[in-house]
Amino acid sequence: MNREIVVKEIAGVDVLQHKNLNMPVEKFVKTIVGRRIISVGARGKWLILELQGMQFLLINLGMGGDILHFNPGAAMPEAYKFRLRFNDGSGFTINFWWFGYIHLVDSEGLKKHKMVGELGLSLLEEGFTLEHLRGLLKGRKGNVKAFLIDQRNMAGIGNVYAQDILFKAKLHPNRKINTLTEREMQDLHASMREVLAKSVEKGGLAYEKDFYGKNGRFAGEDFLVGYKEGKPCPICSTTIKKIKTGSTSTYICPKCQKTSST
Amino acid sequence: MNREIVVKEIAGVDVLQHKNLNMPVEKFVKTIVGRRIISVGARGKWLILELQGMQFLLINLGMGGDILHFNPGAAMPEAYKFRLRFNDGSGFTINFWWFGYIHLVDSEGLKKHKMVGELGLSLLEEGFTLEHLRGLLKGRKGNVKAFLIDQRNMAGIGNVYAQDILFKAKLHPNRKINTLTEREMQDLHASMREVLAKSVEKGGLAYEKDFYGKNGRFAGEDFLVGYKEGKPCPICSTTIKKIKTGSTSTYICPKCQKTSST
DNA sequence: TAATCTAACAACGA
DNA sequence: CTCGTTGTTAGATT
Repeated sequence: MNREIVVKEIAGVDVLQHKNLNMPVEKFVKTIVGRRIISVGARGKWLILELQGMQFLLINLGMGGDILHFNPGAAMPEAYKFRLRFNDGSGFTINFWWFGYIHLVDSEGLKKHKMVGELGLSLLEEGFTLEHLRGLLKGRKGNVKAFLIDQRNMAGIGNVYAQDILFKAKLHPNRKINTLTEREMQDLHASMREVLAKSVEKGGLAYEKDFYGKNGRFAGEDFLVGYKEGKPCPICSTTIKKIKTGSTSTYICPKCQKTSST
Repeated sequence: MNREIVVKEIAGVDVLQHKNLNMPVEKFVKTIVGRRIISVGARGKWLILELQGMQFLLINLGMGGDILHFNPGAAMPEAYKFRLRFNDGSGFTINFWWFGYIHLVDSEGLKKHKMVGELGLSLLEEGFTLEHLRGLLKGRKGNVKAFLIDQRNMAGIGNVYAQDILFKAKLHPNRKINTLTEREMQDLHASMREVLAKSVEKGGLAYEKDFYGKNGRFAGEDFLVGYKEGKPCPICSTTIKKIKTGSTSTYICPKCQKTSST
């Protein structure tokens, strides 16, 4: 996206679902049109477009969706909830499988933003060292999985990635944080980065599309236990089970991932 | 207290438990000494002493305790965590059975105070009409009892009073708010005010002392079902049971107070 | 299947 | 007999 849309000037936007926005449609349109894109960045599951005049467009695809580029005169993607056109005729659409966020904020609003403002460090950033993770875990008492997918602790782990991160670290999702050994924290840290790096390397999940509509290649065969209910564990061949953990589900190997310590 | 301490000037304070305060002891002492008491008021379970220069002393006895007056030269109460002396030699002590708050704030701090600032209307105030209660209940879905004892909704109902309020209104503590009929809301409103008014009339609970050390007269024989486990219901003679409701206990008549609607 | 908010609820500690 | 904090859960959302 950086290559494709930076510097371009916004000519117009179409909002098909006003509830995606954090303000009335008119105000949104008035504020955004005429500004140029300064930079494109990401924090966890949020995409951040910096606009001229210290305005920021924050996008989160929620349960899933796509952001697709279109060239001047070329065919538009069929389905979308939001469309943005630049003054050269190119642009992009955003579609949500269910719901998502398209929020416009100034720099003050960015700091105070309920979700983006409270994000933890992204997993693959330099600063996300073992020491940093140790510091986050210190003094906590909840379940490991709830901790991992809470974006305020660290940004980037969703339910899909949590599956194999836990399996690789041999941790039960409901393992209590304050019972983790030093060795287990090391394994957890390594697993987190390995699983995410692998997905990035493969261009994301297979059901996700990139800016040009190309699907990722991180697919079912790359998962170790995630979504493999009834299949054998790749390590010990025990049958993989699906369990309820809080409001999400987790696929585990009941033998490799026990709740009790070590 | 209004009669006894208003206008007097604070000569000194002794803080025996610094955790009761919201600031370091020295700062507290320095701010408070030399000021006069302007007025004494109450909001729910909080006592509010207004001092000269827009300072406020907020006192909450927590699980219980007493505030006792002493005359110049007279014997002090034996046990206390806090003592305040006026320049005429009189004063008062505060004792907590377990834990309590003695917070000093300015008018800005009063508005922003975590507990006092968010208190709902006091039960016996003029404005606490049936319409007001109806408005508070509107759109809620939780249990009636949790609602009643949450001081942000209305100030003044503790676990003791909640017992008979619910019994008189024939409501089970876990009755869902959104299933209450108009009639039940009327009964609830009346019961709340009756139970509180009765206690005020009797000078408070029997295990509580007033400013002069005199105990209240609202005692066990005035309770209808509260703390009467195993005794017969005064209406239908069914045996009163003690049940767990959230983090508190409630004494109910299983026949008069059913969970289901009407 | 996926992500997040909110309200309600529970356990713990001061 | 009280309260804040933290964590957990169910329900809701487009």
